[in-house]
Amino acid sequence: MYKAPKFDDKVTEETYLTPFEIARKLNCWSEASGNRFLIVNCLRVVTASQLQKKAVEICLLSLGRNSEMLKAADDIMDQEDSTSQSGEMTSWDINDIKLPQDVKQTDWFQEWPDSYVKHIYSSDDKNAQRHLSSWAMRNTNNHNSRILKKSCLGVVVCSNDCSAADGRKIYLRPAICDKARQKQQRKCCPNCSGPLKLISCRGHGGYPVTNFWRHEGPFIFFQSKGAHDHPRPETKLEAEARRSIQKAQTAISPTSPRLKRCREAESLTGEMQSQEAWPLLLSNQENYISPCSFNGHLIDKNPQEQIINNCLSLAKNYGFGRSPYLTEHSQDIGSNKYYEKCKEIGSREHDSRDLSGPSVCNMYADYGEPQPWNKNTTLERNPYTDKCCNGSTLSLADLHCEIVSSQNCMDSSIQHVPNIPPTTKAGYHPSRPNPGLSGDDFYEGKLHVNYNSSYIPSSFYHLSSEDPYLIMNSAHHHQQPSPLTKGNEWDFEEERKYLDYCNNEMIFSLYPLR
DNA sequence: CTATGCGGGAGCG
DNA sequence: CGCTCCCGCATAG
Ligand SMILES: [Zn+2]
Ligand SMILES: [Zn+2]
Repeated sequence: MYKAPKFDDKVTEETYLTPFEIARKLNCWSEASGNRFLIVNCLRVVTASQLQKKAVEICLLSLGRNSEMLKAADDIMDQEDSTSQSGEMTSWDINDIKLPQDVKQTDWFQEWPDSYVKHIYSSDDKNAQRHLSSWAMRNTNNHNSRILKKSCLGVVVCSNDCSAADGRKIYLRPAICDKARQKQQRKCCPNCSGPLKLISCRGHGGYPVTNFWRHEGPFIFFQSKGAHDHPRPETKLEAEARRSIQKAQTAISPTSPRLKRCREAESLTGEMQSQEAWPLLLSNQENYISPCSFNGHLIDKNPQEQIINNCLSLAKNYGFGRSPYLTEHSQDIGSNKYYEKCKEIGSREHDSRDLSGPSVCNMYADYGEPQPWNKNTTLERNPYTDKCCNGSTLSLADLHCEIVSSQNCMDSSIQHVPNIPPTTKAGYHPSRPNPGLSGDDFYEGKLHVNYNSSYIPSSFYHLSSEDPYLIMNSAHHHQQPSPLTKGNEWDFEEERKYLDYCNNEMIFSLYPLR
């Protein structure tokens, strides 16, 4: 079963590790996820608490080796240094009576915030406005209307621990609504029809990881407590897409309620196997990591064409979807009342039950006491890395992004999509995107007329992430030879060149060894 | 129906 | 007190 890795306390931000040292440190995580990874290149290491996550996420940064990508990595470094130097930026706590007013730069929305991180988003960021996360977070009552608290529901797995044909595990997104979650647990595994099981999150002292949101002036402050000790669930969009597919399928072939429950789930799996590209039911980690998906092939040839081809075949089979969020909101920057703010912007709210971890973010909070981990957010504050780390795995969305862009749709949220390598530097600017554009529309699953006059969701995280790596990475999900492998052989010479070339860059690459 | 939020209130150390 | 957790209520999509 999944087991969270433990790292030496010695690993600090100043620690530099060799690729093999990192590989060793990642070992437990790698095994747990069912794959083995080798870090190809790591010239700079992050903090211990970030190592696990970053090593995985940062692999997305280094998916390319061309000069453009390295340049981007350069910029990341620069940005990182500047943020880390202004230590003040992370000196706040969500409970502070006064939060920083002089925020020089806000963060890009984080889809998978983990460990003890903080972010300052612009109040124009729609994802932040809606307190979204790809973790299954539910509202929890902290008796404090100024600080919204959410706690993690964990992940739904197959109790048979079955694997799909390609070896990936089933990681479903727990329904946020209590009632829906109970119902969900009565359903069958989409892969083997076995019973499903909810793995609860115990990442925060045995309690679920908690997230806190606080609207303050032109900013939205975010703070996370605890490190998830379970695999990532489907993203919200993946889950929604799956649901709508199920709905459509059951409409086509109605059966008895009981059979239907299983058939609903199975239907997708069948598709998945034949299609070989449908990631929705699969582990995010696997997709996420499959940096394999980044290979010279994809880059050197015509990535767009491939992506679009994938898209088209997906669209044929799943030529529909739905629009999770369509509303646009502007926000009054003057007010600082979280409660009223949310009502003003009309952020949809509901959740259900409560469940949370130890914290002081409630009405009894003792404002102003600093937390020991306050110093540990250097990397997290970097828009570059943020963007790069956004890219989980929503391939359907990604693919569709490509389709849309190729069709020159004039959707604001599409503006940045064309950053497919080779690309210009334009998409890498660290400052926030224009309000209302790109970055704010991650979750704006606007509908676009697609080929075959069908609909599939578009404009997801990656639209605004402006990250070509991510887009490329999502183009396919199968493990393929990495740029540094020849067949199954590791190309050390190539690696050495690479290492030399990227000297002093913060670049990691993970490649499955299989 | 499900996702989100709100907030009363029980229970625990 | 400080906090977690359960429950019902309400709203939006
Ligand atoms: Zn199963
Ligand atoms: Zn969790």
